[in-house]
Amino acid sequence: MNSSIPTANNSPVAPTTPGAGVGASSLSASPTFSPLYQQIKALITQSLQSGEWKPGELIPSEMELAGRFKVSQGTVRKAIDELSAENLVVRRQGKGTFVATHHEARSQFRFLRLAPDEGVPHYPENRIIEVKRMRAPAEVARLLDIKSGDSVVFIRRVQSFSGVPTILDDLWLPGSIFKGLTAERLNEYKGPMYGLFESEFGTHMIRASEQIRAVCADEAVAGLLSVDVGVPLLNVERVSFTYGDKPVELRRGLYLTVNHHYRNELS
Amino acid sequence: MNSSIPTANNSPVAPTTPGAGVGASSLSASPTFSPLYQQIKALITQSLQSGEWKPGELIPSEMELAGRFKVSQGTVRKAIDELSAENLVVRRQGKGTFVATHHEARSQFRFLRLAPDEGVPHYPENRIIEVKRMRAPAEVARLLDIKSGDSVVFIRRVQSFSGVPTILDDLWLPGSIFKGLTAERLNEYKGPMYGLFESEFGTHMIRASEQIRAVCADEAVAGLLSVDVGVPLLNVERVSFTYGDKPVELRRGLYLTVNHHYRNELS
DNA sequence: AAGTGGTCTAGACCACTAT
DNA sequence: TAGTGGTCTAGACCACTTT
Repeated sequence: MNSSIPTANNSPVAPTTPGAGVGASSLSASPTFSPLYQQIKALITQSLQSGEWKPGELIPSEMELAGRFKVSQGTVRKAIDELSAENLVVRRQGKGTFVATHHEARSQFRFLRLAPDEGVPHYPENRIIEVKRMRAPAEVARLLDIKSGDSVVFIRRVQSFSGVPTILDDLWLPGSIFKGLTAERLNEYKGPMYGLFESEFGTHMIRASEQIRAVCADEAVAGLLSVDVGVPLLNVERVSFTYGDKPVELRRGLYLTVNHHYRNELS
Repeated sequence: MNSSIPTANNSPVAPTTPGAGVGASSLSASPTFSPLYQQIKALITQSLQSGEWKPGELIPSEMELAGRFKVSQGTVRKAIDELSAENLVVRRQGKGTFVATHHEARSQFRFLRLAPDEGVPHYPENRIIEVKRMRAPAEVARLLDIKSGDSVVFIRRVQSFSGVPTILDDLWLPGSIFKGLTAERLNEYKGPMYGLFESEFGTHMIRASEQIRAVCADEAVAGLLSVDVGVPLLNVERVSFTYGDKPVELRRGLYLTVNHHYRNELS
């Protein structure tokens, strides 16, 4: 017995580790090494990516995965520990491990960092301003890792807290992924857009990268947010990624930070 | 043998767990439970807080701690794993585990999130504008969890990238902790202030909470940053905490985001 | 009662660092 | 060569959830 990982049908997976633990012996001298649990993690991630287990669903138990991969439960546990830390899965004692989803109160504020200066955060109301297809400008294409001129879906919306317009969002989505996206479907849907993207288009965002600047409202923006021209706004440019670090959303938000603030915990 | 944790001199620690594992038996039915490794983690944190092991120093090996606390190495490992994830300690294979410090290139940008739009991040030059003692205004006192009117050290400085003024920082520090802090010592010191706070005042920041808004430069600010009045700036209000979630720094930074941006990873 | 994740132990070998 | 953290295993019991 060595420490390579047989898949479900027992074909070995490269690269193998140099072997460790009671029952493991060094057989291979692969050019690259990685711990067993990292290989297991990669395999589980592949199953998540391929859609074998969909968001919200229960994945096989640790014991079952251990048997499938021919490793100990502890090794599977460590792999799942990391996936859980990365918010790809959620563990529930006594029930099992579930694929993370945006359809939960838990994850409503994972990507929306704007909080009221006083009171409890709540989710804003949406108003869709515009939905159209267009050819990707060079900058948009670069950030979405597609070709300049490729089809993209452009969405503009305003979000309000208690009737006060606070967020102006411009979104660009790869047209190849979001084919049937219309203003109607967006208007029907309640809650975070990521929930819609997940259930209707099978695209699950797992992480995002933001760049924040301070800007002043121009005339167009001022009109949409019902503020004066020149009012300072937070400019939040976000690129969201799905499995495999593939960018699938570019979003530019303009946040009115009079009664709200962007919160961030540094640790 | 039960699963309570004897300290170094063998006095038991409350609360104990209900017991788990091979050699453990249930003896106590404490009103509150916590896993052994959490208790170990708390004990290690206490040693960090008390200064038994100072920033940059080597802490005892896992084996030694396991012996001291009368638990297995794996339990100590799990405790240290969490402390490592929280950036309280740093593990180095083959060498040991060290108390985290701000005196490393690694942690230079942990709290400074402003990055250049192009090129590699580098640390800015400091210019101290003002250092004085004053009585804490109500708002400052509230955020620092001290009494209104208590002595605080006020610092104003400008940070520049390649000679371009970019950050105007106002800091308020509890006077009781930062007694001998003068403009001279601040000017002598190179690198992040947190390094000075750590080595000169024994105060190690372990986490921080930020609130970000967009504002416009007023006359005073515009002069200090060499920009026009009305230029939009990022207003970053940060409260930094040391062990025990005790706030020990209030900082309001005004960031010029023309050639730089505040970066944030959401996951 | 059965199954799941959560904790704990004991022991082995590996990779890395210092002496 | 010795000591450290890193990985892996095997097995036990606990807490929680469902049948």
